[in-house]
Amino acid sequence: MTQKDFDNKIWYPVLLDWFSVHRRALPWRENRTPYTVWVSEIMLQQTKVEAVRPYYDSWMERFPDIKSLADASQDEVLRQWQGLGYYSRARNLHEAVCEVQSQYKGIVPDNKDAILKLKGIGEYTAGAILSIAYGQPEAAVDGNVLRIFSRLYNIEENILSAAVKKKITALVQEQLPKDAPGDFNEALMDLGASICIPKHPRCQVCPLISFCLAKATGKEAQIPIRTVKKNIPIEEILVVVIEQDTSWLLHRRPDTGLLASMWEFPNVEGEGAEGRRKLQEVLADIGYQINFEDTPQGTLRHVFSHKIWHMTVLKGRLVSGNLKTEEEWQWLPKNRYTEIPWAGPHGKITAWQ
DNA sequence: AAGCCGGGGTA
DNA sequence: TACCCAGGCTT
Repeated sequence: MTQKDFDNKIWYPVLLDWFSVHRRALPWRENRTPYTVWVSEIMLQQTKVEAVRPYYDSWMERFPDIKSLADASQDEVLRQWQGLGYYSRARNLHEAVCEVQSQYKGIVPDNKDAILKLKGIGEYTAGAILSIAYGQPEAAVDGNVLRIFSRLYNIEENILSAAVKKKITALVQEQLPKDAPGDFNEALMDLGASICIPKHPRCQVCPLISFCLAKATGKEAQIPIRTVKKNIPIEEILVVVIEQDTSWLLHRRPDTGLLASMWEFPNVEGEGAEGRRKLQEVLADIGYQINFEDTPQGTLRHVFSHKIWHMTVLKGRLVSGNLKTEEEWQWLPKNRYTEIPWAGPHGKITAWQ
């Protein structure tokens, strides 16, 4: 570290030195391949390391390589992802892996244009795979990087705006060492996870404290700046559990939108007598007449990032009818409930039965 | 640019 | 309760 480097605000060697000592030992940092980097990066989107760990291990046991994942069914892929959230990640990963298997002979593309065309891979993930798996000098600007750079350079603007992200990407490119881009990007993630954390940054132990403009001006607690979010709506959901010959009547959600393609008990948005009527209509449409037990089995509150479900669970009885042939409706033997991907809180209802 | 899309840890 | 997390897709 020369005086000239300091003057030019070159700090990456300090960060790399810190990383060489404090590097976290993580499952996806062993046996690195483009595939393992890819899977881990998708799982880690908006998700904490500790939440990913068990999913990553179990995923790699079941789908150790591109071919095994390409050969799997959508239900099995979603089942492996069940509980991790943001299920389009799993669907897109599966689709993209099939694409790599069929169009690229099972080899993950090593150029940005091609890799960006794959489903579920955006600017961040493309940069992460190219830098970590292929050693290419690409930035990987995620939430950690936005937070760290907004503090280092005292950027008092909304870090979620496209303009700030572009500005910070340029600053990253300026700093990124061409001979160790993967280490640099990973070092930023580790720094962001352990030291330059959102609420009370641990500046006393930060290797970059002497380079940090926010710390120098006492603004480290005010930065980064994010736009406030709106209040989230509450939806009343009426659910009915119908059991016949030790099987449950289940519905598969549409293949887009919330909890796409996952299985749930029959339900409608609504409550009370009107909700019960709507529920009967839905089931009449597929050929069943039902009625309900008077007392609800229980209630359940489930919080998503953008809405809340307040669920009331009823027990229903089949009065008459035959199931029309509908792909979205199936009778599932109760003892096979672990074989399907459950839609969020509906999986919890199985434990009540 | 803004909304949609999960679930869990944390203060 | 509110915030935030190794973001991407759709409108």
